[in-house]
Amino acid sequence: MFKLSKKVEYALISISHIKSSNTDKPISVRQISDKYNIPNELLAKILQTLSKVQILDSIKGPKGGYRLKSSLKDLSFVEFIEILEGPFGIADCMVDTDCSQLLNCNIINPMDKINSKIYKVFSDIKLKQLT
Amino acid sequence: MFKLSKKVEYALISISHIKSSNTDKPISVRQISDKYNIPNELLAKILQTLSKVQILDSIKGPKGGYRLKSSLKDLSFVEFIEILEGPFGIADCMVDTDCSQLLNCNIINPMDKINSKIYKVFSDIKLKQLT
DNA sequence: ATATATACGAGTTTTTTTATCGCATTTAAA
DNA sequence: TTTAAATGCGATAAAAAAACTCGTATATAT
Ligand code: SF4
Ligand code: SF4
Repeated sequence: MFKLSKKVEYALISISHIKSSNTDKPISVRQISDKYNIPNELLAKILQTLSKVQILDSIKGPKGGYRLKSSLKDLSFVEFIEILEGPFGIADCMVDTDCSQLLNCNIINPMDKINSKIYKVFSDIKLKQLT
Repeated sequence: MFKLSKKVEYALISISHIKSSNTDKPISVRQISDKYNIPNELLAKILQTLSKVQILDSIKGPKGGYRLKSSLKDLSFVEFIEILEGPFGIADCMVDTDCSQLLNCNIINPMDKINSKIYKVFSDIKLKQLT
């Protein structure tokens, strides 16, 4: 409960790794998955996602891999999470999902306040700070 | 990802309900599970837990049910969560669980900072505010 | 006595998360 | 121009966590 997903962690690890590698040569999925002990195919998908949303540049073919997108604007952590996991919310009624308690719910107001607080924490954190 | 569990929500709904009922008569599991559309047996377990940790008083037999424990001190939300869900942490390495990335993890420091921030939000919120 | 309630451990089902597979496409290098 | 190394992508499977059920015991008001 209340855990960051591995997807998010793997993505952060990768971005951080690519950033700190200080090279123009693309970094392959294999290099990262080997070093950090991440399932290769899974990581591949995640980096594909990051490439689709303009966080990474992908280079195909041998010696290919990923580079940080130079034009990358600084995303907030919550935006980053939503790219990988969909809409953010600490309870079902705060995202799309419906909830059997919604009709009579007597805690939705406080829940909503908590949600805002957590959302704010994650908005104030920027991707660049994390990597 | 990053959702409060139903367990926590059901517990909050129940405490809130009992509190706002403004009566000395014990409230049965059935009353709550009916009103809020919560599986009865599941809610029973949750209230048993709350009774064991001195949040609720249980009264057995016909006309029995639960009352708020009069001596209840104001718990923080994080303490409340930990009663129901065990140790709090936004990543495996921050609780007991081990993590395949721990050895080379390049994001553990920022993760730890985020964890502290979220922990603080949940410490600053008191159960009484929520119900 | 009986019916209504909590107590509690064990077990099941469902949902979510994590991981794998198979095949296609691209492209650098031999 | 052939080959091998890499990404792209949809489908599927396995594992873990969350949600829920069941069976049996115990207490108590009527
Ligand atoms: S806050 Fe209430 S309505 Fe929203 S998800 Fe939780 S129980 Fe359902
Ligand atoms: S922060 Fe690093 S070590 Fe901790 S759980 Fe995440 S990946 Fe594992």
